[in-house]
Amino acid sequence: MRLLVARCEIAYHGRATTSLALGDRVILFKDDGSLCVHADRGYKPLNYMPGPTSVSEDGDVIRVYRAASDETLVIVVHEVLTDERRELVDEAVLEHDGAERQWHLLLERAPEAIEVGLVVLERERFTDTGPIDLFCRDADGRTVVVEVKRTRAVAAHVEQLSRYCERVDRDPAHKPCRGILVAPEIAPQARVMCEARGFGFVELDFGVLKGEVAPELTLFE
Amino acid sequence: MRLLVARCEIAYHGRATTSLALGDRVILFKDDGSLCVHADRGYKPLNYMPGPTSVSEDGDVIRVYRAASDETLVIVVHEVLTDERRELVDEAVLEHDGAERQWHLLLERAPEAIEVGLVVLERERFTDTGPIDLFCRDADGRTVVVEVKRTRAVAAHVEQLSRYCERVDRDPAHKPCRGILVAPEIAPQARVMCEARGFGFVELDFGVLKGEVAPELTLFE
DNA sequence: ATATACATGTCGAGG
DNA sequence: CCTCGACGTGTATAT
Repeated sequence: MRLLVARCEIAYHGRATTSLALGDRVILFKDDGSLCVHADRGYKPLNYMPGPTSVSEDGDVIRVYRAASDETLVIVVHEVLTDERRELVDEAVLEHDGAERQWHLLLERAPEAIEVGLVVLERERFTDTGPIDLFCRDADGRTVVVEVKRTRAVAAHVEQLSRYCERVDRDPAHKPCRGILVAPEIAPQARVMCEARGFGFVELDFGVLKGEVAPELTLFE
Repeated sequence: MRLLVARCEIAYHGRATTSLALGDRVILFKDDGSLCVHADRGYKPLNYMPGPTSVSEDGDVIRVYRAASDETLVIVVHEVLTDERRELVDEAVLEHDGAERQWHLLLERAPEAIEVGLVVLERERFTDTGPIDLFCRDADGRTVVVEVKRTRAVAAHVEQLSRYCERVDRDPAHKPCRGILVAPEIAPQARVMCEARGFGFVELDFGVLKGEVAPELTLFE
C-alpha cells in the first residue's frame, strides 16, 4: 500500500462530479488498485475509487482511471507531507455475526421465540416474488409466512410480507396464510399497516435471542 | 489524526458483531472521534466507527466506545509498524454535483426531450407519498407525473411512480393523470410493469441530454 | 446477464 | 422525532 499524506486538490468525474479544494488528506493507494481519500473528520472517505484502476503520475498530478465504469479521479498535489510504501500482510477475512441469515438459523432452532407451537417447515423458501425467510405452520395447522428484519421494520417491509403472503395464498392448500413480521423494533406506520392487513408483529432482540437459544455462540462476554 | 499501522486483531460489537484475525492494517483515528480500519484491498474499511467516541488504551489493547449507539471496537495490537500523529488542515468541503438534481434542472429546461408539448408545472412537488420529480401537463392538457432515474429503472421505481399517480388521481382536477418514467435504461420486468399500468417510458442518456440542452455545462473534456 | 434483498448501510429533506 | 428516497450506494445470491 502506498500511504500518501499531502496537501492537495481533488476532482472526480464519473457517476457524479465532485471537486475538493486545497486541504491536507491521507490517501491510501491499495495494491488492488482501489484508493480512498480521508480528511481528519468523518469515517467516510471524501473520495474513493474501487479497483482495478490505472494510476498515472505526471509531475504533481496523479490521475486515477477506472475503465470499467469510465470514472476519473485527479489529484493535484501541492505539498507532500509523507509518501511511503508498505507491505501489509493480511490473510484474515472479516467474521460476521448478527446478519439476517443468522437470525434465520437461530429462529429455526427456536421458533417458539416467535410463537408457541410454531413449526418451521422451510428456511429461505424461494418463490417467484422473492425468498420467504421462514415458511411455517402454526399450532392450528395454518401456514405462516415469517419475515425477519434485523433493524427497525418499516412500511416497505410490510409490503414485502404482503407480497409473499399473496403469493402463498395463490395455493389453495395454504390459503389463508398468516403473516408475521419479526424485528427488534417497528415504525408506527408499519405497525398500523400490520394491523390493517392482519399481520402479527413480534419484537425480538438478537442479543437476547442468541443468549437464550445458543449461549455457546455468544462471544464478547 | 493518528495514523497507526499495525499487525492486530479487531473485534466489533454493536449493531452487529464482527471479528478479524491477525493481520496488517492501517488505522486512522480522526480528531472528531471517528476511525476506520483499512487492509490493503478494497476501498471499503474492514471496520469503522463514526464519531464521537471515547478511545482508551491499556497496554496493547485499544478500546473505542461510541455511547450514542452503544458500539464497541477493540483492537489488540501485536506489532506496531508505524504510529504517528499529524495535524491535517482541511477547511474545504466536497463540492458535489448531484446527478439526479442535474437531471431535473436539465429536463425542466428541455421537457420536449421527454415528450413534445410537455410543460413542467413544478419540480420536486411534495406530496404525502413523497416528492414528485416533475409535475407536468401534456399537449392535451392532461396532468403528467414524471419520475426520473439516473440509473437503470427497476420494478420498485414503477411502484414508486404508481404511488405518486394514485395520489395525484385522488384529486378530480388531475384525474386521470399519466405517468412517465425517464431513465437511461429499463429492466425488462420494469418495462412490462410500465406497459401493464399504462405508464410511458422514455430512454434518456444524461450525457447526450446535457450536450443537447446545456453544452456550456459540460466540464472535463 | 437479470432481479432481488441485505447492509454495522449512510445521508439529508420534509413534516 | 418519523418517514421517505437518494447514494459515485456496494454486495451477495438465485434465476
